[in-house]
Amino acid sequence: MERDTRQRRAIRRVIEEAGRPLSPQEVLKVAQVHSQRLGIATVYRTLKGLVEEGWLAQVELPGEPPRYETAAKAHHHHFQCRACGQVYEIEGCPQNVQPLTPAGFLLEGHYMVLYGQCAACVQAC
Amino acid sequence: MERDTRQRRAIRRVIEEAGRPLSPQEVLKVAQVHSQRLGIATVYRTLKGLVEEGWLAQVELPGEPPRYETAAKAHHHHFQCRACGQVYEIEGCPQNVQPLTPAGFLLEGHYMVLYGQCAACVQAC
DNA sequence: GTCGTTGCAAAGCGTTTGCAGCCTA
DNA sequence: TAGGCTGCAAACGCTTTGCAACGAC
Repeated sequence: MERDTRQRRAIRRVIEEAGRPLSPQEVLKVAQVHSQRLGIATVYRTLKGLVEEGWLAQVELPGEPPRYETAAKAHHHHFQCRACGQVYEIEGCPQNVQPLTPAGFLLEGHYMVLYGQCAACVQAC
Repeated sequence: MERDTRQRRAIRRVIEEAGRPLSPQEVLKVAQVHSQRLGIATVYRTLKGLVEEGWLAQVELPGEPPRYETAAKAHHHHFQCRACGQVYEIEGCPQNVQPLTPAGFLLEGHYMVLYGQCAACVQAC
């Protein structure tokens, strides 16, 4: 990731402005507005490079393609709306995780996703 | 899933005896002991059918292929060992999840994975 | 014997890679 | 101008599907 190209500027900008985790396909679609001939291979290569640089964090939801968000954020979890599929960031963290660890096991981290309906979809129902 | 074939008996048996979630490839490998000419397509078709029947539950870990376990279990979560990759079942559940839900959102469920090292790998280190 | 099921091979689909040409520094 | 970067297309790995043969009932 040495050079500052049009494609990379477009990809970084799209993720910064999204405010939520984006999938590679979403990144491609939006970034093509700024860089018309952008290809999916470049999106994958750039996302991978930005993760390695520590600028991006990979957000893996069960059964979903990986999404990406800027890494400059505090530890947090995600909420996925079952109606619209959109992923939101949530603050806070369950406090009582350690006691769930089996005897003899070493707990190094945890991962949590909440499921339900976002405010917009609750309204729409 | 009307007929009781050699292949289906082998697949069900393998999952019942495993005691932990298995991936399709693991199921194939072990089930071939009981049914030599078993193909991967049959494994996928059977797993899908058993999930639809409610006999199997799909376990999706972030960034991992789906695994399958018998559905006749109470709500629980999983622990994945970062050293050996094995997935274990854990009992219990974080108590304070509801307060993390954003205002206006409807919480319907949650999903959690703990990461660390299993007892065997802690010993080995 | 019927027709649900199987194994094989081909097709899909998302992701990665090879390569010639492009463009940043 | 050098060589990192890009777009295209081919390759990949996992999963699904089409189809003729098989076998449970």
